[in-house]
Amino acid sequence: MSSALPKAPRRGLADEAADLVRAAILSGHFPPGAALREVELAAHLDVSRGSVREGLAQLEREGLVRGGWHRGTTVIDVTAQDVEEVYTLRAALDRLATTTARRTATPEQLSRLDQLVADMAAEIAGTADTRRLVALDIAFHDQIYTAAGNGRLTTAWRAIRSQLHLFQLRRADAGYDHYRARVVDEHRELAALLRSGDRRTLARLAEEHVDSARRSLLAGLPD
Amino acid sequence: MSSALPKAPRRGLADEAADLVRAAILSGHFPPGAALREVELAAHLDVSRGSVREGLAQLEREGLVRGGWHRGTTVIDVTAQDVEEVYTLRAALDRLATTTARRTATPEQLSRLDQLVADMAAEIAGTADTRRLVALDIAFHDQIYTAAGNGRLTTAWRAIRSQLHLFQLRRADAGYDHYRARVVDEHRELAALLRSGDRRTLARLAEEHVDSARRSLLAGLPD
DNA sequence: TGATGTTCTAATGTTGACATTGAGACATCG
DNA sequence: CGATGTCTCAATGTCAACATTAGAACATCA
Repeated sequence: MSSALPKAPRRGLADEAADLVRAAILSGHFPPGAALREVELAAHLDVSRGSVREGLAQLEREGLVRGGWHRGTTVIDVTAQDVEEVYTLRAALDRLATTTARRTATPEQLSRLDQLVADMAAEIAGTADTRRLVALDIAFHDQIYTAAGNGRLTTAWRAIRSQLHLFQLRRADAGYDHYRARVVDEHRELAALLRSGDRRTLARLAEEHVDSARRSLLAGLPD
Repeated sequence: MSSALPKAPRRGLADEAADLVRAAILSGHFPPGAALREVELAAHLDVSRGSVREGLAQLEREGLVRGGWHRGTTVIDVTAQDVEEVYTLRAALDRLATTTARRTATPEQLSRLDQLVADMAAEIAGTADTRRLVALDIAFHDQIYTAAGNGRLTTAWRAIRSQLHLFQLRRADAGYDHYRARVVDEHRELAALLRSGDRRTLARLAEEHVDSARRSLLAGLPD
């Protein structure tokens, strides 16, 4: 159905622990600034501290948590500078990803982008579940990075992806009208230009897409 | 002398193990494709397997080694695609780093760039130790990323820095004339434009600087 | 009283032992 | 003889006990 047996890679407990903790952070169970104690998590997840430790190291690579020598691990908090840094870097990465994908994307991959835009539109027209809308937004960009086919670029994207997810969800708590009003159109335009746009126009749009998101987010933040 | 006690952070054994293994890889002790066995390293470094394991995970973040479920860790190979990926991403990162540093760099940081260029020139005129020349090249770009002051951007740079180091050293074994002929001038021009260039010219030069390196490296590689 | 030194403790850092697995050697069958 | 199944073992994955440390509570002294 979904895909022709790409692989069914058995992963370790560390990966699963990382997935669980990441989900808990994104769901709000661990708010920004919360301390993540290894013993506590190990007991709750029913794995050893070593595995939890390895999983937390993974989340640190993703920038979702911060840790220090003998000082434990805590969820990052969302300062204006953090937002500035992540969105600035993301603009540069997206610029490269979109211009690359413009050359390398297969028809199937482009169709998948259209499908995701359609899903967004349906979500807006329907229940408008903000969490799902944000997930679709990120999935859209995941697909672009996949289509670009540059492993290192995808790794760099993964290193800010979770932070981005956290930022967008955080904003969801405080009014999301502007986002909802533009998210479908902006992504539809991106998908269209990936098919038929010239490189420079696409590069500019990709940067503006991110810049608009950054300004919109910062406007509601300076707390 | 050096700096006014910024900090003397005690690090863990894992970090030291990572440093040692990284140095061993870059020195050629572990050639591309070599297997890094945890027990072996643990015995040789006189630390536990756990610490070695954590250190190897760190090197994996840097892209210097690859690992899989129950399949051990090996030094990455240097294929044409690897070079293509790393240099393409680096061009995008450097573009952002230089244009940002143009706004944020302090006079002291700019002076340090000049100093590094002078060191390169001295090295060329003198013994022309290739390893040291490559180290200066990378230190130059380290300084630019530091001056840009974007933590996430610096993290993304670190994720390809060691690979880049490995690539450049690998090429050093097979003729380095073109590199030696241009490295000083190119970096001097970059330093100059960081002081007085306009944004667009600087962005273009930063990309060309990397693109030139990539082509030069790929030319001598397809083995 | 405020600054400095000390003690205590909860949490992380580190380790060696045990469990599991992947890949090749070997045997078996068509 | 080639393909397939089984076995073996070295290497990794996991775990629980022990060692170390950062920070806070407390005591001490000018």
